[in-house]
Amino acid sequence: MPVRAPVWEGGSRPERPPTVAVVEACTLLNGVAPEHRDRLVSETYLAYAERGEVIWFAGADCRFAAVVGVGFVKMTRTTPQSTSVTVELMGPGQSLGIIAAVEGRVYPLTAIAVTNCWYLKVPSELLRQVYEGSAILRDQVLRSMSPRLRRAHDMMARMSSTKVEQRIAAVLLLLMDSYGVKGSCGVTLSVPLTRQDLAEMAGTTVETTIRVMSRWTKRKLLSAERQRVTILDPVGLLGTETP
Amino acid sequence: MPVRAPVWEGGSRPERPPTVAVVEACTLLNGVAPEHRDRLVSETYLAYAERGEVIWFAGADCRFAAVVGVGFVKMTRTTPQSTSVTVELMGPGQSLGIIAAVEGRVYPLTAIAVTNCWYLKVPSELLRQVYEGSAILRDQVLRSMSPRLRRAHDMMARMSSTKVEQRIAAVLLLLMDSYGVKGSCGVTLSVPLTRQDLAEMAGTTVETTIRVMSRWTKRKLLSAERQRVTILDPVGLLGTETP
DNA sequence: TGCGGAATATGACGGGCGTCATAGGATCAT
DNA sequence: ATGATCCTATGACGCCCGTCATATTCCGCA
Repeated sequence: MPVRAPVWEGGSRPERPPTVAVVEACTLLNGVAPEHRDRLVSETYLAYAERGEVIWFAGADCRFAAVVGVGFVKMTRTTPQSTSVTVELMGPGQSLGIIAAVEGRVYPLTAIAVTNCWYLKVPSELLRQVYEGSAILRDQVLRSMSPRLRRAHDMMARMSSTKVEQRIAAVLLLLMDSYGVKGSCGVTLSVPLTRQDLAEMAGTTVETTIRVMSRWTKRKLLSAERQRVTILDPVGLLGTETP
Repeated sequence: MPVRAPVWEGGSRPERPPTVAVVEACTLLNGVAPEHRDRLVSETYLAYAERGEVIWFAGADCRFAAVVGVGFVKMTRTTPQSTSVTVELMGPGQSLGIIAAVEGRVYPLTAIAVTNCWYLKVPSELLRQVYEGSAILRDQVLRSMSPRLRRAHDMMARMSSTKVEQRIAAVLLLLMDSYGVKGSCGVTLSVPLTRQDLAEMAGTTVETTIRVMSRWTKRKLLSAERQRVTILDPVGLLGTETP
């Protein structure tokens, strides 16, 4: 269970991180040759997004890729029924839009800030040049794809249950794996997600999500306050359907 | 809409294809240097699987990757509730287990023959050697990942609807995109899938799938016989929820 | 301090879908 | 032919969950 960052503090504006730190913290980008790294530091620029702000829309031309410095970004897709679904959640050090930038395509997903956050804008053209010239970067990109695909398949499998309890449990457990911080009792999610956010990932409604989580809280399976969830009994969450 | 193969004929045992043809038809493998191709032809071997036969189990050590020659293979995952869900469907020319073989990991998904089929077994060790030595292959693998990820995200978004009609419609339309063969009226799926298979992809039950599809048949949105589906009105399938 | 909006919480109602049961039709085996 | 088996089909019942409505609490901001 990787601990990515301390649990998110409050809703205030986080401090602006130095560009170099963001590049270095990025698993994809660190490891490229110094010449490339220099360009990635000098020819990119940090941007700030408020919670809820759209970083880019699905279908738009890919002008830049992004690297999350501080905060969290959700990648969503709008279904034909005009409900939006979150398919991925990106935290510090993770990058978005890399494939679209390299392949010169439109963004396949909409990127929205879940928290106030700082992110690095990497112009598509720059990224493409570095990508062509750096076997290491190409290798890193490839290496980063397989776990993403695996997680996607994992979620598909869990989401195909029509029982909402299981879907919400699946979302929480998946988030725990990626963004859980082990505390004195239980694992706390380092991402400040509202019930609405969780509902969007589980493909259900806010009300149901609240109901289910309230039930779990009463049964001591988790403890939840405003935008903060601590999972007390992971196996209990999955096992709620044993008759 | 790519036409991959003629519509599947009957349930008899298909003819054994030559190894060379399978390698050549494989989008991943064709394009590698002649020396590598020679090894891929001489050091691999064809295998046969009956409909329903398990090619490998998720979690097993990856001894070989596979290339589908004739027939179709479904990649499934078993949920904690011991229901299996199909997350991908592989047809002629497509390969499975490549990543697991190259990275030397266990298979993440179970592979099951949906039809009687012939497939090429590529020993992990051989594939790894070719992979290391062939930048072209590495590039192809990378290139093949992004559409898979995109499709997975697409399905996740569509599957997160709790309305079963929409999920089944999503499955059918996705299958149409990948395996549809345009006929005189409508598009026929070249894969012989039972209602059970479709239900497994949509994450629902056989009965509901049958009910929904019967309804659609009556409304002339599709025509379905035993293991053969022809989609007559694609937009109608998605638009069934307009009140 | 007070106000407004967002987030959390809870109830009532109705429809959709899972579950169980039954049955007919198609294909293949002996 | 004739079962055996799989696939398709349809009905009855019950409950989960989406929808609408209404509080209540919490945070930010004037």
